[in-house]
Amino acid sequence: MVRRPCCDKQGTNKGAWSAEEDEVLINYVKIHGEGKWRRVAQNAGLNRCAKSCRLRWLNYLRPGIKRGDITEEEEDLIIRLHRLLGNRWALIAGRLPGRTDNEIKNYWNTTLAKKYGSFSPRSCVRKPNSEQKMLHYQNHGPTNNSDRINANQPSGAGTCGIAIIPQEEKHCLEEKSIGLVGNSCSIDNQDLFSSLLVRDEGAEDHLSFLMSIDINKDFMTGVTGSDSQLCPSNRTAHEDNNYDIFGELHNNNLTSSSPFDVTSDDQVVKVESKVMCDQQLSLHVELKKLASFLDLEDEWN
DNA sequence: AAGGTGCGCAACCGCCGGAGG
DNA sequence: GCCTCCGGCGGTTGCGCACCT
Repeated sequence: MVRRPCCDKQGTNKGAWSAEEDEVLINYVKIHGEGKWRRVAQNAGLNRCAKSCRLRWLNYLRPGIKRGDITEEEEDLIIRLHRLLGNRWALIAGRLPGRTDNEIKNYWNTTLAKKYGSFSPRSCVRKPNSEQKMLHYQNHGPTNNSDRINANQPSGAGTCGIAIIPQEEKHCLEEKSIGLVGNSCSIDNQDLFSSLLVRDEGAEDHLSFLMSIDINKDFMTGVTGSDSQLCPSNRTAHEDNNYDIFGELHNNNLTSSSPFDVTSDDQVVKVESKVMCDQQLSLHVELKKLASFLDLEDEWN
């Protein structure tokens, strides 16, 4: 099926908007309201594509748009939301009053991706090929150096995979989380998302409801995994534990403090696998609550 | 001063899903 | 159920500016 283009590209203006065009668009929307952008483009006398008009209005002309100067609080929120939602810029922008998806996307691609890598747990929703790539990482981890390099490219570079965040950066992220929320990292999975759902409570600022998101691998496994991955029947616990959410290969001599350590004893592996599965199912329920809170419930069904 | 390079950001593009006929 | 329109979204491009040599 051939889709009709959103407008006749021939003869329409492209590129930067002039002040006059902005004024025309503002005046038209003031009188006629938003929507029906094709008609806006035609009737307002703007020689612009309908989508171009919509984009210009939504991103720059709409009242209440904040420009530039992303605060530290906003940056933290972007980072956390991105960790949770991936490249769902519109959703992230929805939690940042006055900010647009385009601005946040640009900010991420130009600033934050360099700082923190491009890890995006749910960024591959729309692209099966990317999902396969992600699955490849989850199943096999990075296979060689080039994989690692590619996966660490900013998302703007067109890659879509799990970023390999260096240990020191992971540590830095964790430190940042701790600094903002005190002992957040000590919250166990049972309480983690219950605490997330309490908004504006206590002396914390408006970001508090998301401040407690830990980036520990158990949480992220729940975030990135599909339902089937919550109970990975096709994979052994051994395989699961060899690669963490950051795609990094762990040595088999993992630190003994991990509750999910792998041993060569099959019995132990099975028991631990069951424990992990139960915890992750519980986590999944909590995630669903959070998804509901963020208007994402459909995503979890 | 001129050319090269990198970066930030506005804008474009193509795909998708919902609504309505 | 099919088709078209419309709006929304995320990825990508390319322009303009600042900085460097």
